[in-house]
Amino acid sequence: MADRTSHRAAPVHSHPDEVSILTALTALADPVRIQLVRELAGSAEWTRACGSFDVPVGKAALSHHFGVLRAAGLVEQRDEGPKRVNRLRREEFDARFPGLLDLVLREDAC
Amino acid sequence: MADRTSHRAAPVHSHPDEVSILTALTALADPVRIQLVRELAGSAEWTRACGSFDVPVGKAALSHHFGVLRAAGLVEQRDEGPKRVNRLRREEFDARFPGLLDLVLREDAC
DNA sequence: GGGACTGTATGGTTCTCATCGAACACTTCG
DNA sequence: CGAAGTGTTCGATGAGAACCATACAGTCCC
Repeated sequence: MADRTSHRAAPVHSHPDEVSILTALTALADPVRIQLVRELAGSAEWTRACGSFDVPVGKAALSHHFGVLRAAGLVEQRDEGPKRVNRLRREEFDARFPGLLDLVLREDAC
Repeated sequence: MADRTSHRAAPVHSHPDEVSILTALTALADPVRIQLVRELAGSAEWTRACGSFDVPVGKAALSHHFGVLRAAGLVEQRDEGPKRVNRLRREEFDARFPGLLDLVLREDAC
């Protein structure tokens, strides 16, 4: 088999098209994940590593939350050296669930 | 004190305007409540009593789910004789969270 | 009044989910 | 190689949600 640059297991992704509305709503019905999505929306793509978010949880819980966001088709991840950088799947997710992401991003309060 | 026609405690409602996005998403992130909202959307207003829904839970749990929907500003209830009839707050909820209700109602699968 | 019907409240069980600490894997750099 | 940095996995814990069975409170009709 072909050798790759990284020997690390690639993160498992779901495309928004294969995601149910229930999964999408469940993923967004959490204050920590809402904050992650919002911060991600305010940054350029592929610029934020997982550990760079200002959330009041340890890194184990943080890793779990990113797993949920990936499974819901909300976030895409790529390994860049020792870091894992993120990208919000705005267009794809909006095509599948029009307006949902806008709603979460538009709100000020929680 | 003034006597009223009903001696039953009126149900506690929340208007969608006082509801946070987190509360709204949490209320909709449940298969039973999604089904309730969908059935309600397919019926005329004030025609469905709480017990008339085809959901696989007992009436105690059902009462709880309607409480959550009321608190999220999704459902309005009124006493009509021994029954408590429901109405989906489509316009009000849509004004507060544009597109969210449409999304839940548009989907076929869960 | 008495009985049937509808929904709520209470108490208790079960289950899921968010969280943490610790151990582990991989990358980079000295 | 060894140390530092980043993120995942595992096991355990705690909080909250969903659920049921039962008891209770109104309403309607005979």
